Amino acid sequence: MSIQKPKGTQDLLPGEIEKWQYIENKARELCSRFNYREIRTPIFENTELFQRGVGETTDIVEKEMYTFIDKGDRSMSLRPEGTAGVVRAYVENKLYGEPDVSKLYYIGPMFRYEQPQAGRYRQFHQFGIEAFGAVDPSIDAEVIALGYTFYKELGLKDVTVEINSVGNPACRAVYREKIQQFFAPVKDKLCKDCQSRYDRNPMRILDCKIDQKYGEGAPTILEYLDEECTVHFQAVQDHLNAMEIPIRINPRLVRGLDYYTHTAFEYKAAGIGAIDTIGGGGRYNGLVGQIGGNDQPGVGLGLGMERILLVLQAQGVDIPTAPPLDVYLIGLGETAEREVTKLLQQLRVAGLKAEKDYLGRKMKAQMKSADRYHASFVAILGDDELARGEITVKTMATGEQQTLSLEQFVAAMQKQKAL
RNA sequence: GCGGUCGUGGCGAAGGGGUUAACGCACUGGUCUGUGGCUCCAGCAUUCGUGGGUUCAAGUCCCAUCGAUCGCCCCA
Repeated sequence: MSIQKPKGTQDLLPGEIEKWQYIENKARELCSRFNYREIRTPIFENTELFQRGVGETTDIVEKEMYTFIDKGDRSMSLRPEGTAGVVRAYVENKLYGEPDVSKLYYIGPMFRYEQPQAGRYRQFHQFGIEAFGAVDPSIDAEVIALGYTFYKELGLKDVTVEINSVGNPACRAVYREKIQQFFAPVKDKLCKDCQSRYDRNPMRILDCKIDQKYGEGAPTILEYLDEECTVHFQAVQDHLNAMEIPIRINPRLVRGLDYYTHTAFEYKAAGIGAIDTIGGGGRYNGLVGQIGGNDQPGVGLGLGMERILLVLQAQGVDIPTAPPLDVYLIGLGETAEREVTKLLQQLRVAGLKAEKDYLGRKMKAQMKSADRYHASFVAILGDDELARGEITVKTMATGEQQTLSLEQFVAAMQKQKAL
């Protein structure tokens, strides 16, 4: 073997790429309806952006970043998620100066240095949205609704929306202490991951599969939300109910990024082996300020493209594929060959999908090729037809043939396609 | 970072130490000197991920390495 693609990356080939294009088109079209506009930011940023934005103690920053020193001796990192870069661009371009809420979306590759498995790659793709400038719970609900609608319109079945409130820094601090108190008596019985979580992010212990038993009866964050947080969380639910988005409250839902406040949510679906999260997001009210902007609230989500594809496949959902060829042109003889080139161009300019042979193959082989392309028509032009100013057109589905004059040919094909 | 399984032609897949590497699909050509989807015939891997070792002999055993895949941690 010579050079192989980097571990955990994939080549998206014709046949597969059509599915991506379909999903991307759906995302763009949906965002347009929800009035979100596209933003494209660099796929690498100063490492510090992610350290500050995503959080120093997150797994992402601690062990999953593709970090390198560039020739100017700067530490750069491939983006491990989309929000930090969009926040940076929002601040740097002073979009907060606009009168309306900034509603943005992105589609693109993200990079995390992890061991690949079903639904997990080192280069993966996310479709995400971010809304800056509003604290109103209706926009939390809108973001959640957009993701849900996206899955639904793609044909995904049985998508669950789990939501929680992770509070604000004040009530979370209180809760954090309560959780530590709760686990203190069993601290040395916890698994080693949880022992370190105990100090760093005790809420995660509740998520641990090994230590489920110790988590029973643990206090939930919802019991410690202050007035503001409770009201906000309730309002988000009310809006979602009004929109008829089915939700499940999961008081143990904790996300892997540090920046969330208030609303946190995940979309789940079966079909990717051990992984069930297909997207997630939340509100991040302190983040813009942390990145250095004048502080503006934000909410957003990120959906994994690969995971959508995997679930679609597991559920046997069909994705529309590219239309077949309209016309396959066969030229026999040198003079006819040149006429074919000319007609091919005319057909294409006229809006038809047309193809010819480039390998000097015999008629029979060309017919087979036309068949493989599922061509609607095969047009045959030999020197004798050419001499008469005619062309033979075969309807592949029925096998019928007719003779057309060369002048009418392109127009006739165009008319057929319109049917 | 750790653990399980796997790595043979364009694809799927036999072969588990003994020397021409099955078979199926696809493809190419012929049967049909200008007509597809059917039939029949022929062709299509100096080579079994890579490197090293054991042996008279290695896809076949051993080690390493790379990759795939599944799982753990965590997430998209």
